[in-house]
Amino acid sequence: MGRKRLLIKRIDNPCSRQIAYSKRGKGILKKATELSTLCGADVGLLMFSPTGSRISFFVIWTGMMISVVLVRKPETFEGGFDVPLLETLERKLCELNWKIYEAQEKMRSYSPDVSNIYSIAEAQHHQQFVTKAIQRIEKFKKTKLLEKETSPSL
Amino acid sequence: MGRKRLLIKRIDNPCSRQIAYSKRGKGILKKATELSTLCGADVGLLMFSPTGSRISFFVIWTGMMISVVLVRKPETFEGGFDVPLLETLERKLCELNWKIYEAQEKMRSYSPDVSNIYSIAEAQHHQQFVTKAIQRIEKFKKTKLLEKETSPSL
DNA sequence: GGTGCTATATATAAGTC
DNA sequence: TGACTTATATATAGCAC
Repeated sequence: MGRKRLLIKRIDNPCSRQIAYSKRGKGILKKATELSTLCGADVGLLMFSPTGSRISFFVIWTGMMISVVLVRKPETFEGGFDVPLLETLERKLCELNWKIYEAQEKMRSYSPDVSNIYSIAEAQHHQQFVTKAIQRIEKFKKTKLLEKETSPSL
Repeated sequence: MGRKRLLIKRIDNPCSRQIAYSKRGKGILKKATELSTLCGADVGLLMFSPTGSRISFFVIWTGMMISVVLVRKPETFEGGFDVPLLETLERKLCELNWKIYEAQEKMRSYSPDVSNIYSIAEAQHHQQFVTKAIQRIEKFKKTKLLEKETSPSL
């Protein structure tokens, strides 16, 4: 999508590669957010920069996933909510997530050293967290679906 | 990016919403894969369908971080064998990914802690296979494009 | 649910500052 | 790095199967 057609293979020039990462990363982040908003889908996105020299770690957790991963209070959802309340909550959390993201962007310019936090070991930790989050979400959705089936008005 | 400009807010019509999810989901998956290939970045992507039923999520872990797991219904890709080679390759790829997913599901029932399922070594093995398959497909696509360009009738 | 088409909206490569 | 520009490549909305 640029002046020239780009073949999908590793970009040799490190400089160009970093630029491409920066641009495309933002693009994907935007699209993930759009998907979430448009379709009400839970979307999680992790991107680790190839250099690892900067923070390079974006997270966008939307819908219930924010609750699970960012807010880190999955217990809250296990009791079940009425749908309107849940949706309101989700919207609020979405807005909150953007503010967190914006704050992270600001922090980035002030402390370049934070990059070391996100090592591969950290990634594994996050992966475990994600896996568990998936289980909780699936469980919750199943519960919600059962409620819908048994309710005559829905 | 379509016939009409779409405002970024929840799509009211459930049918249109599902279609948008399907189309955009694929788009993001593609872009995430491209980012990983182009920049050598580790990318993780989770998408939960708004309906919460069936397919409901794709996971793509790339690079050295985790692995690539595509979750799809294999039935979707069943069809005649008179399709072009490209589609055949892609279908095979999807079937394989489904098998990986099923294997993981089986393991899940034996292991109480799901996080143990994804050993890095195992993940890398799958990731290499899928990456190579994708490369083959990309190469084939390129060849097909070149054929089109050099052929005056197309 | 999926495919394919076409017109159009978006994303982005390359360049410049 | 980031911001902006421009030309071009891609993604996708709406439609028909």
